[in-house]
Amino acid sequence: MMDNSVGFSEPNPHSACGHHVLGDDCRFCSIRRLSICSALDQEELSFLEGMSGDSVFEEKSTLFREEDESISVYNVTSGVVRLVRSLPDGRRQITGFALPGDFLGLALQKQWKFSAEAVTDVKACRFKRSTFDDFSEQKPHLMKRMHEFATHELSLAQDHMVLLGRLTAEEKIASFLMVMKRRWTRVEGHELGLIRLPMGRQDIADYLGLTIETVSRVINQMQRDRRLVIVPDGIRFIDAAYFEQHAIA
Amino acid sequence: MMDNSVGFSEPNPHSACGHHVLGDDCRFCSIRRLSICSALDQEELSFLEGMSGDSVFEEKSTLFREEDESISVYNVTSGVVRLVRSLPDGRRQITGFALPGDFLGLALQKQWKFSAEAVTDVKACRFKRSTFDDFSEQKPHLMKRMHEFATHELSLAQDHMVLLGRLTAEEKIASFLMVMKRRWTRVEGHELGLIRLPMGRQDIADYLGLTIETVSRVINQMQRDRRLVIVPDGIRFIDAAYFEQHAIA
DNA sequence: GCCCTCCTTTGATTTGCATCAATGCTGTCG
DNA sequence: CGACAGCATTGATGCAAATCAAAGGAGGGC
Repeated sequence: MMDNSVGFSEPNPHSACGHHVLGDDCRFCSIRRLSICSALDQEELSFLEGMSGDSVFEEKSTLFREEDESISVYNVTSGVVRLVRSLPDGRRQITGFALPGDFLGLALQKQWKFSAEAVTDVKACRFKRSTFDDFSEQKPHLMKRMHEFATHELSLAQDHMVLLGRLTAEEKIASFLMVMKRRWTRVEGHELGLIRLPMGRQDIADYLGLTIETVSRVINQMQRDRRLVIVPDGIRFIDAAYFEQHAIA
Repeated sequence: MMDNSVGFSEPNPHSACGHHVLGDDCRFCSIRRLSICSALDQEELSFLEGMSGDSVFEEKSTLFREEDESISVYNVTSGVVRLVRSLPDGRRQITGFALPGDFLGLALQKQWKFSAEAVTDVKACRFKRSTFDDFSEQKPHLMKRMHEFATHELSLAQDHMVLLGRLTAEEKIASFLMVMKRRWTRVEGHELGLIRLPMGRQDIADYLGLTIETVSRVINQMQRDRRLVIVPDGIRFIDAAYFEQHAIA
């Protein structure tokens, strides 16, 4: 719908990295097509832009904590965020990684139910929750879009439950790599030879319900078996068919 | 808001079990307060009632399969439904149990993403998806209510991920029992000494990412340790403090 | 009542992943 | 450059839960 000319990955007039600098001009937002904003027309976009501001979070910083009140909601525009649930004794489960285009704040509640931590430097479009809620209350198609996002998340959550409850370590890793490949391809707009893994091994472990040692062992075994090569910032598939076969969902 | 006099659990004129017989009269629906319908006013309720029909599914029957088109959506009014994701090789993960008041069909998509199977005899209020979608499209507060349900589900899904990824067998069982206690109390409107477990051990295992043997062993060990007693159709806590302490989330 | 089926329990054994324990690698800062 | 910090890798060992294997109920049909 409407202006679809935003798919460029060349640098645009507004930023050096090829991604939009927010609070700036939604028309040049390279991840708009992926985001909740794609439900909006030009006028609504302008209005929303007026009430947005941009946030920058540096690597390892915290966007918000589980126990915090959710004063703002965010649209990630660049970088990667890990969504974390922690137990009192320090065990943690990463419930997801937010990539550009992902929205944080779907729940219409005052309190966050998870922490969000910047895995890399992160840019996000920020809205005051109360203003955003009022706006979505008046825009049924925005509410619908948020609902679609929520039910999509729910379906992903169910995939993840299958992974956590029923897959072996090898299947977990293979599935994770396939998912990351698919997601990056969608975000970048085209397939890269490389599968970016900006998160550390410990994060992968906490996402898959494994230990760091097991993640390391399995990935390195896959390399020894010539299924993939480990490269800086990620991995590269050698035997794509192997992953197609072992990844579930 | 509006009529809140529906909280009775005494038999009502419409059914012997104290639960509403559907397609009948929403005004007497004992689970309305728990369901999506609580967002509706009298007029909307009447309209919705006109487009609803009631379904009865007997124990072990299938409401719908993962691969089916979702022609109808359901509001469970009595009984328990298991929501299942299956792998090609037969492994399964139960992603949730639907109890009275729970809605099946939040996703605005044509295809189910999971199977639904009656654990007990089940009654449900059925709506034609297309009609229901049209209606919710025109009723922003119904859409909002569905969105609230979806984000609540999402939060429960995250709880479940922590459970599957990071808890021990003992913690999983303790958490499961606490959750069932809470949920039944909400549905029944008052606390029962008994915690109903209408699902079999295999279902509990597939919900918790364990084997049937482990579920059996842990529960029986808890009985030997005088934490609970196993009774027909469920269990009864002896040492409630133990469960408060070991259940997570 | 008795058999048959289905589900649950219990026991013996195995195993996949965790844990414990170094060692290696990379980047950075004095 | 060398030391240190912060991951990642690798190896040795342990253990929780899976698997394999029977044996118990409980309910239903004849």
